[in-house]
Amino acid sequence: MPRNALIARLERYTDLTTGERAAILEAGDGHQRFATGDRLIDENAPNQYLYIVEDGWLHASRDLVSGARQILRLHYPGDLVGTSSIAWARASTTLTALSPVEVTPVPKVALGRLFKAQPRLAALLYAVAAAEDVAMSDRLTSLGRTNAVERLATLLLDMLARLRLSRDGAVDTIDLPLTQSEIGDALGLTSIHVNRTFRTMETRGMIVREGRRVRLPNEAALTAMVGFVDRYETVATDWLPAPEPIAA
Amino acid sequence: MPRNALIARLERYTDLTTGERAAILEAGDGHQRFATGDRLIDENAPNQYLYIVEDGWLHASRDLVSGARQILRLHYPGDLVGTSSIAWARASTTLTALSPVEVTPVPKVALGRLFKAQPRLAALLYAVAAAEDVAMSDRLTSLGRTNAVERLATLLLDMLARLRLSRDGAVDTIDLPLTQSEIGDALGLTSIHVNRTFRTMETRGMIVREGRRVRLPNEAALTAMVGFVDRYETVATDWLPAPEPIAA
DNA sequence: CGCCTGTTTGAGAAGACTCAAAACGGGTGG
DNA sequence: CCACCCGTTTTGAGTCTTCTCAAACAGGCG
Repeated sequence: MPRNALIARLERYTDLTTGERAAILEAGDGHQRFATGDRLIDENAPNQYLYIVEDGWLHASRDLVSGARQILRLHYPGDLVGTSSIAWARASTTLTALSPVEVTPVPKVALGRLFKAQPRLAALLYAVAAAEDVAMSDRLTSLGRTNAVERLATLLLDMLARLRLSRDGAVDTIDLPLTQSEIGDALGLTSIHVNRTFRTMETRGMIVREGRRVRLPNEAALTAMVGFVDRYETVATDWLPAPEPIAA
Repeated sequence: MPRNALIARLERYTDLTTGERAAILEAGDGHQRFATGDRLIDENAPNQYLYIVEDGWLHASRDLVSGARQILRLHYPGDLVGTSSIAWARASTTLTALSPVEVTPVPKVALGRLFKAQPRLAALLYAVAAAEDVAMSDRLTSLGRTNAVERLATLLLDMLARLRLSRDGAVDTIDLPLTQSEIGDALGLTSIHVNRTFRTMETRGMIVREGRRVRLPNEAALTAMVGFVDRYETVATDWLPAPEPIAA
């Protein structure tokens, strides 16, 4: 059976039946590759697809009338991205590749078929969407109520948590694919202030930098400081309905 | 058939079958009433319920280690709230009544049954969740990249759009149930700065105030200034699977 | 009538921003 | 192999928005 990052992600939370795995694979419509910096889809462009991120990093962003930009979230392998186009016929965000990216497009109607054929999978996707909603609430809280050092610490902890989802194991170093300007767009800061914040954190011993590589020597202390909670580790599955009989 | 605000909300987007309406009513488990200021659920408290808001306003908030608070979203009649507890066994936000509130509790497992029995309804709920995700992205962008006047203008426009969902018609006045301190918690500002921002907007003719009542005399201009988009008006339903046969 | 919550105003401080420019580093072409 | 270029990072100086602390004011309620 072909590799599919969404299946791997969901199986982290619960075992899927053969029928459920097959349904995900059937929903996919080929593969697409993008180079670093490519845009998968533009804000406001007509769109009938979701994408399963198979490999690489990308970000979802929004442009303002003022010319500023807000990066809304980072996406990693196993994410189902572009869900905003589920609600409308146009994309509400721009998706940009931060590294070479491979995705599996999923037509919206295929998602509809999947909801009908595999209700338990639908419920699981709803639970994952709820978890991501909470992660977004965390970011909103970070931007609304914390200073630059806390925001950057939160971002680094969040990236670490996500990296551990794909590459299991003891990751304590991040190879940043973002420029300081992009980090600023994610945190609601200017690139200049991001730079100064990095230096502040370095001076205080919160981070160690080697080029674009960042290590958190005392992750526990940072986690306590900002009250970071890993929202990706588990998702409740106790309420899901029974899976469809496989013979179906 | 009893009144149910979620049914009314969903029927704004597409007609429901008798079976679908019945499924929503069956999922509900009684009714609960709360007075202004009551908390429906506390952050981190064990929780196995969602709530359909039947009447009244409430807000979802998060408390920080620093003692600050972030209000994440406002909820109105027709909203399905507490979805964060879908993903875990504990609530991730505190829900507080801003007015006398009436809700219909829905056990998580009942939602699971509903997903199985009425896949089209499940898909519609997923679409509504996607729309709310985009609305949250709007707030994130507002906090990250706009100043106090723009944030307050965006909040007022958003409230107006939501009021129009319940009370159809030409609403151009908001009876604010929030104190300036609460508005600050929603916008990432201090109550003092919220007060000054109100005054600034009044001076510039952007708003007219009569006590806690706010009117937007030139909504079009404000909408253009902040690039506000109403995310609640419509939701795409073209991709939904066919409804279940009613005889089932 | 006094109290409590919420609103309004003032004054000074701080965090983050703007503008400007220098230093760095990786890739390209001669 | 070196010089150059361009994007990125770093540093400096001054400004501005928003915050903090403080206190007066207004309105509803017991």
